[in-house]
Amino acid sequence: MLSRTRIVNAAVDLIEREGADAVSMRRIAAELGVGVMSLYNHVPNKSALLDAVAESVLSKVEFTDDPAAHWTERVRIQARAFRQIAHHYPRSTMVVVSRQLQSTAGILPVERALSTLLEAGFDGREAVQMLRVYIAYVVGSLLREVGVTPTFAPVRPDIRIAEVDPALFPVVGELAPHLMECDHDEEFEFGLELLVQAMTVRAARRASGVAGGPGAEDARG
Amino acid sequence: MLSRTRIVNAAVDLIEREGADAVSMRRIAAELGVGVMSLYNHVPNKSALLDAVAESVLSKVEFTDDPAAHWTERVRIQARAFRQIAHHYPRSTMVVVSRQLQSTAGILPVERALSTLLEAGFDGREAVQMLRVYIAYVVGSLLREVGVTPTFAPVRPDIRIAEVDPALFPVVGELAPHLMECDHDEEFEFGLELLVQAMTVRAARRASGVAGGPGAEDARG
DNA sequence: GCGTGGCACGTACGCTGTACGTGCGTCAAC
DNA sequence: GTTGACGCACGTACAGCGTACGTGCCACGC
Repeated sequence: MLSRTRIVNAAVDLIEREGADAVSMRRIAAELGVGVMSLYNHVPNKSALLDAVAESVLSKVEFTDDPAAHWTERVRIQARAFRQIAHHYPRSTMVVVSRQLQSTAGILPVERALSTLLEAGFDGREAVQMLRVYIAYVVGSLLREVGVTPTFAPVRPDIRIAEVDPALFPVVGELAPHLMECDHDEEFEFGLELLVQAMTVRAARRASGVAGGPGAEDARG
Repeated sequence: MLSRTRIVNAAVDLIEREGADAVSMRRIAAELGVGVMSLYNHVPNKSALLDAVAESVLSKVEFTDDPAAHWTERVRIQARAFRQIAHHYPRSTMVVVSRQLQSTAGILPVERALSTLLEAGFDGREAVQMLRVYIAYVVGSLLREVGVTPTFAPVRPDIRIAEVDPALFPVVGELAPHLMECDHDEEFEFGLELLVQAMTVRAARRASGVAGGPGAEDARG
């Protein structure tokens, strides 16, 4: 028996196996051993199907939120939870970020994150702003991680860096060794730590009574 | 006379006017008043054309880099330069981030940014890591800004937040007013400032002799 | 027995990217 | 001046796409 979830799962499998370009209604139908038009009894159109794929992948994020842990650790754990499913469904992750889905699938992570940030001592407005920075960083990082590896097997772009003319781009030439190597785990943790520390500073400043705004036009510099 | 750049420009125009989905070889040819197959004398295929579109948009980023300015200000200026063209070509920006292009078009920004970060006092390794965090934030932010506004005119998703069940998501319900309003300028600057301050802290710590790594496993918290 | 509605499916239409062949204009060699 | 080569615009053709529409099967309420 055909069902919406069977169709969505088949789509996710197909995307992971052969990439998002390989997805067509005919292909999915063949995968399920049914006629093409049967799909339309469960899914209004292809676009909605891809939205459902995004929603499905997003809902697989596991939130083992530990209220006992310090808020900084909870921030880290939540970010890593996202990253984990992005690694598990790398090609589907591209479709997740490329379609803006306005469903409730992404609300739970938001709820958890905001709760954590309120616990950190931010007020509502700051918490939302922090959340947006946080999301921007995580999405931007994952986009690079999954985008840089189309097949997710070989490391492609390193060669390109090496053949840059050092006369035109001296700094890039000099730092080529560092640009070519990229331990994704380490890079992600580095940025995450930077972000958490920035949050900690903001939270501390807030606790000590300095109010409002980015408040850094006068930052030492 | 047909030329590669005429074709690319027509593609960019079409994308901005009617969205990336409207792009087809036939459509572009019609736009230019030529036959479809004539395009293939200047562009190997559609995928390469879209890569060229991405490259073209990326190359429009204006770097008025002022070596006299403090490095923190240069970081801000460079980020805003990206954001400016993303706003000028919002729909093309989506294709820029969705295709990973390994060309030299993106090298100049990298050169400038790394140069700025070295000036800030980071060594090569740190500079590259900082750059990656920086890119992740900018890309993530712009993705939300341009993705959230498909037509770039009306503000869509706010309504969705309002209809979330406050019983299931109390924090989201409570913070709905803040979630619904989003001054993109202010949000971007907020995150940018957070990032710059985090960089400043790192640079200062480095200058005072604390070496290596994220070094925050023991961060206070 | 008989509508009625849900579901699987075939057919068909307009669209897509692009391989291939054709014809025309210009320029180099003789 | 003739001829060959070459670049480029273009038409045709084909496989594949999303999906509107119609058809037939089957289970169910009356």
